[in-house]
Amino acid sequence: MDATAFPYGLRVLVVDDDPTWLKILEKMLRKCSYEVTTCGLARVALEILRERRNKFDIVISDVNMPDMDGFKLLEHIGLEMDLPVIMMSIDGETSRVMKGVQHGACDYLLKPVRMKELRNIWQHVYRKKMHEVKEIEGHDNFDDAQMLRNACEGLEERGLFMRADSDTMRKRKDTDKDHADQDLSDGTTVKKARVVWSVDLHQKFVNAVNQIGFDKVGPKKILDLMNVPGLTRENVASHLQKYRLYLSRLQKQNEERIMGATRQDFSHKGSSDNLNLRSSFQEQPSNVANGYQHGPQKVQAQVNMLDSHSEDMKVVVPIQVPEKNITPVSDATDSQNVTSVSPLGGVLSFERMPVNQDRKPSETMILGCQSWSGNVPPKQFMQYPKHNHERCDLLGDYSCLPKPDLEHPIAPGHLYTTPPVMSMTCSMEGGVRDFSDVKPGLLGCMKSLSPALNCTVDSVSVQLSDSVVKSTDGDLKFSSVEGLPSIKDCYFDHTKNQATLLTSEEASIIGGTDLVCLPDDLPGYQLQGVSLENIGLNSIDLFQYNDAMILPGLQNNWYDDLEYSGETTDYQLIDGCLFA
DNA sequence: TCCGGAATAT
DNA sequence: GATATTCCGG
Repeated sequence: MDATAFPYGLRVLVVDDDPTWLKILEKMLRKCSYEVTTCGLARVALEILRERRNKFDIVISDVNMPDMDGFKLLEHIGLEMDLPVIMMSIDGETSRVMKGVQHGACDYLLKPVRMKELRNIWQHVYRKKMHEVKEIEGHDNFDDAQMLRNACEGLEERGLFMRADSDTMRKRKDTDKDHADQDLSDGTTVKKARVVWSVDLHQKFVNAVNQIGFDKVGPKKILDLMNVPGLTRENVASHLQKYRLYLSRLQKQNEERIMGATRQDFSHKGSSDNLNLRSSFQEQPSNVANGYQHGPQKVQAQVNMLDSHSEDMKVVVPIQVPEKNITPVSDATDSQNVTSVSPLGGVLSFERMPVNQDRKPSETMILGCQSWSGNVPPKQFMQYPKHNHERCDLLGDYSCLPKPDLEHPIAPGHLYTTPPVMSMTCSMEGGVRDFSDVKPGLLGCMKSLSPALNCTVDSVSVQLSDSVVKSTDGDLKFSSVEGLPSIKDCYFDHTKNQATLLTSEEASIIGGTDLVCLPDDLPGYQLQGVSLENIGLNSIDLFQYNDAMILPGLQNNWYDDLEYSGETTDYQLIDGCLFA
């Protein structure tokens, strides 16, 4: 049986003077997951429709009404509201059927009405809308056409049309014939509408989960909170099951990762505009790591995270960067962008003039600090079912970040929190050969960013030569009470003459907050190899992020709306961490 | 009755 | 294979 084309929530007005039929129809329609309003009189129906304009999608009316000829009603509805109307009667006299169709009925049903027929009525609504779109497009009125198309999309977003492409419609028609004798009006063999968890629907789900609290959620509670007509507890339970499975899978992957490799190899592209790297994040049920079991501390953290909305992420991120500390030192970065701390990651950027340029005897170094993207509107991610690829917005340089689930394990027992974003740019005109020059400035910059972060730069010693830039032991290492990261990996983009040093830190870096539990021993990552085999080294970007960074962004972004930058690689990058 | 996990269906 | 529904025991 094909149950691929079921909408729910279709708003149906049923008009029949026979209360028995009215009851039966109502029941059947509700089984189709429609919203049903019943009415025993044609005139009353007309009044209802006039009063509640745009509150109905379709009307089903009996032909024989005592107070008004059903055809008359049909005409009125057609003229005034332009709604699709289905006529029905107990007899199938051809002339009556013809009359109904001539008067504009989109369908004519014979009583007893079959479940199958009722289940298909949404197609009339859909077709009508599509027809209107086409008609207007034909008249070159693009604005109107777009409006209507949007209206159709609106219907889809409401979840009304789950899989309503023409193929499935055709498919349905075929199978309708095959199964015409099943699904009689008693509804005994009726299968439930197959709910497709649209973005909207999932958003509601997530909101409900967040509202309840992840440790207390149950399908029933979620269902109540979601308040979606037609949706059943089973639907929600199923979705919750999947959601949990997804999260635990994520956790497992991350646990495996943290056990294993320290060496990580990220691909990085477009690093030149990495300062425009934007984050996508949203409030998350942040308890993957501990399998939904929370200690008191963690529960609190979770609550905080769950309660926070993307716009309010600063609440969760205790580090505040005083702008006054940033502006004066920054010459090389756009201090206009300095707004507040975003819960993403950080960029350290060392810029150096091309070596083939004339070197001045007195080399200057400009150290800039930049906090990052606090004003970037949060985006949501979604992975829409493959058959319906939505645009995903992997903003700018998201690709330079590691795959969250694969490359960046979450420490078990640690909550995902969102790290501050810091960007530091050191411009070294001429031939700065020793990064130790950077050290004091860098440290100062770090401290100015946040006194809470007690960071030191143990050693910075990246030696540059005209042909090869190699790291020596120790290299760049930040050690911090709070777990400021040290360099973890390096990537060099030949095309851009840029090197990226990736650092990692524990999720709990957030700067002395109670929201997170700090691990007893923070693993200090050492720079594992900097080999910048390019003469024209322009900049070294140090990406500071923490393990939690991606996951809060992506994991809850699960399904959420994600715009797509258009590059498959980007999409795939996040795909792995989406709910799939 | 509700829930979660497993089995089953699409 | 992914995802939704249904079944069933706790």
